[in-house]
Amino acid sequence: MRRVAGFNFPPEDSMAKTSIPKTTGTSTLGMVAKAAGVSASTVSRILNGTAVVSEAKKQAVDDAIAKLGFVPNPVARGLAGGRTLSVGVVTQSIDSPFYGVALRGIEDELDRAGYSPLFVSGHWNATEEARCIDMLRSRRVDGIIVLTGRLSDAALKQYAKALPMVATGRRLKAPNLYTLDFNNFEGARLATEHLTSLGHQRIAFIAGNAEHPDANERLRGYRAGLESAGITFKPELVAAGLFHEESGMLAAERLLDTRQRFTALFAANDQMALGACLALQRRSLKVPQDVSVMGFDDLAISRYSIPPLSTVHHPAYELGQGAATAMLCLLRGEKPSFNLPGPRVIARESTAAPSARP
Amino acid sequence: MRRVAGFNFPPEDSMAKTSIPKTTGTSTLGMVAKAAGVSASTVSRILNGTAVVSEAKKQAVDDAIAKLGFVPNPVARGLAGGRTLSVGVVTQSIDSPFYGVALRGIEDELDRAGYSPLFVSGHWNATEEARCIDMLRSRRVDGIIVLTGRLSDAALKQYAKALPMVATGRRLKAPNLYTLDFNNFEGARLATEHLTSLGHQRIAFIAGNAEHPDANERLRGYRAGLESAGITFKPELVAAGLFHEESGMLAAERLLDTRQRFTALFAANDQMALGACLALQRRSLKVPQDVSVMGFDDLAISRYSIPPLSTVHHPAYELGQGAATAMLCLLRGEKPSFNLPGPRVIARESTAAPSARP
DNA sequence: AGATAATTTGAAAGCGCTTTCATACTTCCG
DNA sequence: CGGAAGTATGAAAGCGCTTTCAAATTATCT
Repeated sequence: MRRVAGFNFPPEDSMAKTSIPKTTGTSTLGMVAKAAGVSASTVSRILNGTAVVSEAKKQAVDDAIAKLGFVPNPVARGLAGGRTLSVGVVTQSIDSPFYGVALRGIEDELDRAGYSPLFVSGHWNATEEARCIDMLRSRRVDGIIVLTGRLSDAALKQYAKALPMVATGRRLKAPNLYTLDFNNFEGARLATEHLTSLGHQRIAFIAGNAEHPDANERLRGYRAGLESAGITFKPELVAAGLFHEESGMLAAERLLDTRQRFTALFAANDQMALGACLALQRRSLKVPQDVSVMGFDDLAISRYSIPPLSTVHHPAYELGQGAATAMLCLLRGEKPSFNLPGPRVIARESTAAPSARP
Repeated sequence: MRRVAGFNFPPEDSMAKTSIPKTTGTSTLGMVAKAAGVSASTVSRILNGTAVVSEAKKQAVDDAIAKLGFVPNPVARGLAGGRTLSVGVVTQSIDSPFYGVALRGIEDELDRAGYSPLFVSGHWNATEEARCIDMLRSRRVDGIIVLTGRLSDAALKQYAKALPMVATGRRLKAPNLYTLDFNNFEGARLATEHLTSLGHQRIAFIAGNAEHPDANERLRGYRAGLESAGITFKPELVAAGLFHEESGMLAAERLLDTRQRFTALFAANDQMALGACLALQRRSLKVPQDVSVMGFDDLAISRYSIPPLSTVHHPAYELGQGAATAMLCLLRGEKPSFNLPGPRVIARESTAAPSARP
């Protein structure tokens, strides 16, 4: 239903009413045991399903739990050697537009299973990531999910000896370790193909940070895409960026400064593509009439850029979900198996066939 | 130094090398005590500075700690009634572009003091937020920061009786509770003033979610700005949005559909402003030539939109930092006092004087 | 039926740390 | 120099839960 223009003026008290919070952590397992006339061990067993308990006692305990509003104390559980029902998540920057979506996927999925995530930021720095992991372990998390980052594969495998680990952005096989990787190569190849199939021959590329594995895969994909269209790769058409807007803008400027001709520009992520669009616009080059621009990741914002950005959809939410699901499997002692959706080109309005002129 | 276009091809192994992780949680306070030839109590006292300990023993303990690489176990600390050195943070959506920055501020500031944040999402829902808080409390966090949200003031005060609370987006006085609020009214007034001083007379407004206190303040600011320029407020020039791009786009379309004349458009946040820009562009209206557009928040991306968006800077990072600092004060039993930077108009390229025609 | 195996259940010992409480040991002062 | 007043330290009792371990109960088999 289409709403008419006009604003609904807020009611006097628009704040949602909240019931008075009940105090948490008031009753203990011991109190439940006493109330139900059983021992603490029995209550614990019922809570954890660790052993069979007679139906009668189970009923009594359940009643007592309900009556006392008992909620087990995760801290005590953690100490007692049991699980803390929390999993550590090493992300790189808590406010990353791309990984933020993955965090949401993790949060949703973990929540469904009663686990809670502990987010920490590694800032793309192996040493910091290691500190984060040590911290998480000291907090007795049951497992750790590492979103890409710079830790060595060896370090990851080592950690996996101590507790379940799930990592993204790599492909590794090791006990107690599961990895999910998006096919960046194929995504970039597809993007390039999209451009070549539109008729572009001179396609510039703004690469990502060379220390970033994804960046190299995307570069490879670009080269492969070029190659399969019979276009020879020209290093002069590649400029390095740092995966953020500013660097994309600067890279585009450098490319333009070389006076190289190109009718399309493919950036290794949306943020750089957006920065590049601005650089293009500043030089009075129209997107897509003068230059087609293609991004990678499909950030939420890219749909609303001007013009809406053509890009490669990267299923960040599913990646997070998958990582969490895999962790849950590992925690249950099962073998995870998860299929991440493959890359998919989203053609919007920043790409078009090259015009006759430029 | 300006780098030339061209890509540095990655070295064979571009992954940062990581030293083999040392196992955490290996040594305990008891082991330190034994190694130093003192009692556990003494070690604890030294760790917490709870009592005076002779210099000799302190030295011995410090040596033992260093030798064993001992790190206190936060879980055990938490259980023993001590603090957990963690503070809960109720945000509304872990991937919000605006609050994400605030989270970073919190994280940085807390980290500096050895505390770690526990982020949970309340999804703008009082019930969920209450659940989050209960969960945080069961995890024995030392304090809780609530980023805006929908909890009632009464609920917040109630929680503050049990543990230190800091909340943003409101102005409340209560023991053990500190609030920081950004002056949304003044920000919106300033933005409107920016537009009127440019010569705009017909300024449309895209409001935020009416259940959101900030939205109403911004609407008030818009009205005040209009008024002080002697322009009468016209409800028909106000359209409701939901604080995201899509809703901004739709609201702008509705405004356009009414055939109302306006030379400027002020949206209650950047996301809606960006959506509105797209709507304008789709109708072949140029920003700022045909319509000036003003946002609110100064998201990182707004600097790179086309054209770069004029907006009101909202110091999200400082807000997060301030909230964390205030929490740290509360935790030390001090009285926090923090001054958030005031609103500031950032004039970029989406606003200009109205052209003669439209 | 008698004995052995299988099944519930509770007592008690921690998990690693903080915190009384009591005990040695100083220091101070009339 | 004897006792009041402090001080530094350790023993021990938890925090709230899990997990042996062994006792008590019930099922199973020759």
